[in-house]
Amino acid sequence: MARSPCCEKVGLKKGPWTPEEDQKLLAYIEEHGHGSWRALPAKAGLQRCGKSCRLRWTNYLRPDIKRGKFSLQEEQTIIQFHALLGNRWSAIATHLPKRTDNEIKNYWNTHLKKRLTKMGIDPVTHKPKGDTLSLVDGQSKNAANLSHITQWESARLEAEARLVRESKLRANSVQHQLGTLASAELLNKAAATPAPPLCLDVLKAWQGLWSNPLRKGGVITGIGGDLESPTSTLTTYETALPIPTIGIGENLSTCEGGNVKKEGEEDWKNFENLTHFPEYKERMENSMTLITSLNDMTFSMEGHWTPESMRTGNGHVPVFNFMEGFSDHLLANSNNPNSSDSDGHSDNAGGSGSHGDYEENKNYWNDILNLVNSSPSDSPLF
DNA sequence: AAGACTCACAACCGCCACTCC
DNA sequence: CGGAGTGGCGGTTGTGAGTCT
Repeated sequence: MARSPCCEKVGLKKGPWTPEEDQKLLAYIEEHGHGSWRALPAKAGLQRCGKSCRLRWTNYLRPDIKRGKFSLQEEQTIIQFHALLGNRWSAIATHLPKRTDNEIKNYWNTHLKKRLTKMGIDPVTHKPKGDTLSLVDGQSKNAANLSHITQWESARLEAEARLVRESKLRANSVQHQLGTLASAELLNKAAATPAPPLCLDVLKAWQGLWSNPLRKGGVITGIGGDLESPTSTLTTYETALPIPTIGIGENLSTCEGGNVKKEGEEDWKNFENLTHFPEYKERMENSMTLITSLNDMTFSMEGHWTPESMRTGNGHVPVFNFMEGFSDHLLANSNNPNSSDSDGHSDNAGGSGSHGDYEENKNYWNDILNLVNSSPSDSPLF
């Protein structure tokens, strides 16, 4: 479709804004509101296109934006939400009060991306570099699209909804299975056996959905299911997800600058607040228990999650593998500003990830869940 | 001291989705 | 229903400041 440009290109000023222009724009918007951005420049006496005015306002002049150095917590929030959302800067920005998407994007590109790279972590996949996957067919980027945490997040959400729907039918069953899964012995058995062990209906749902978040309804087939290649887009799942709008965050603490707890166990207490939806709460507890169990199983199950299975999306998705190393590095570095690139050097530069600090892995996992759960209910995430 | 280089950030561009007519 | 207008988003570029040689 042929489109007219948003504004006449001829005669319009480009480049950096002058204080005078800022003042004009500010004064006009304060008095009249921005109204139509297209019409604004003429009314405000600016030789700029409306788009430029809008950008200047939203990224710089708006009174409710914070400027200056990002705090450590903000950095952590960005990294963790980037792991969840990818380059969806506007969505990430909603979790960082007073920060603009442009600012976050710039900060990511100029600071955080480099820092992760130095730490030996692929900033695209959030996986340790040198990961087997990265070495196969040079498809790490494609794999990133396939396996991005976006899918993980959508899977989480859809699994939650599914859990609610199924709760009445399967409450007893799940309760029994959870008890079974809690057994370390069976966990080991599960790890040693490719065939789905006990209680894997939810587990499979998790894995399968994570691999194919766009599947709507129906029974989760999990391993071996018909998994298309999801192409890393939240736009799609946002509209497809049958998530009840109960807004977990409404009853939980707000993000508050990305405050991240480090005590994993405490995170479960948040679900105590879901008093209006006891079944939902119960299911969330169950699923979270499973997640923790899965997390613990990560290393022993690695052998079954091959790069091939990753690419083909056959259900064996190393959901937790990517956390390995990343969480360790991230937490170690984020808790130690001196090791960040603020001094230009990372102590962990070039590392390929530590080998199995379960607790930190769990903490990282909880951090992300905590962030998600504490997100505003009107977040575009949901 | 000056040119080359790097870095950080503001701003631009093109595309897309939504809304209105 | 389809086209036009508009705003929003993410990728990319431009530019100025700082650092290095």
